[in-house]
Amino acid sequence: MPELPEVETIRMGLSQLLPGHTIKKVDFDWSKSFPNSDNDVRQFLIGASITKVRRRAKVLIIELSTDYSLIVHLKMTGQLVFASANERFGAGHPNDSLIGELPDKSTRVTIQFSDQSKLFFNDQRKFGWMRLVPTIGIPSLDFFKKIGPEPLSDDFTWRILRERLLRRPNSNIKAALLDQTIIAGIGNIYADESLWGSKIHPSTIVNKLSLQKFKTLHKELIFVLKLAIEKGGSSDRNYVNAKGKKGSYMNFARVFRREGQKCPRCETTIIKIRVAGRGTHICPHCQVIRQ
DNA sequence: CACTTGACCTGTCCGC
DNA sequence: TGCGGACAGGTCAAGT
Repeated sequence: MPELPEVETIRMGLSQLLPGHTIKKVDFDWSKSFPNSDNDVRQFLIGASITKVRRRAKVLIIELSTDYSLIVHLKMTGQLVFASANERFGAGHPNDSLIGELPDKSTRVTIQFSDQSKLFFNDQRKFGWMRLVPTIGIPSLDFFKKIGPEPLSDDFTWRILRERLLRRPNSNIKAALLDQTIIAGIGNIYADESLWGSKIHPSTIVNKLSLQKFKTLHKELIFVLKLAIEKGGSSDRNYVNAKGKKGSYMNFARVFRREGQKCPRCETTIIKIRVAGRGTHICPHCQVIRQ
């Protein structure tokens, strides 16, 4: 589910909600959701308080007062929802129709704080995970060592985008954009949206792209990611933010999940094809493979 | 090597 | 209404 804009939206929410809270109790119903949550590790959590919430790529880093951090990957269907002491989701809650009462059958981990507020880690498909790691060791974890640059950082220039993508010169551009070791945080939605904005066919081989196309793609990528953050992310299926609320980017999407509708640029009917093993949405008129 | 496919899971939707 | 199959925002490992 969540790509960079969704994870960033959750991060901003949790940054307002979590710091200062002290962990009192941790429950989980699916051991793979918390692979190292044996008793010893859980003892490291109890009594720790949260100091800060960061993001790198699609991973959230919840820093604790104990020099340990909880790192969380939401994969396709993960949610992190905070509930204050007396807050009850479901009927009567302002977000009524979005999520029901928590915990529900997709709740994998519940972290209870000393003031009775709770953080729920829900994950329908059970692909996501939460791990406790020493904060100082995070940069040297395999996952973080291999990850590419953050596309919204100030020093991410079009030249860097080009240099990174050219590490997969013979891949199609969509596969390269989805490769987290090339650039961090892009997933299926924003790959399709930025390629449409750049008038690039997703099957185009990277080394066939002109300098101008890299410049345009750079601009479109940043535009789409920033717009998505502004809109609180995309709730195509079950994404919600830290308060259980949906994002509205899907109302602004130009091609993603819009097969059968008109291209907003040229009115050609948008089609859905398969590229890099993923459902891919394009305008067959605007996005053509050039030799 | 570089790229593609299958696996990890549950739930929903679509066609028969 | 029931049932099988395809598909879903991500990432690995295994296969070619």
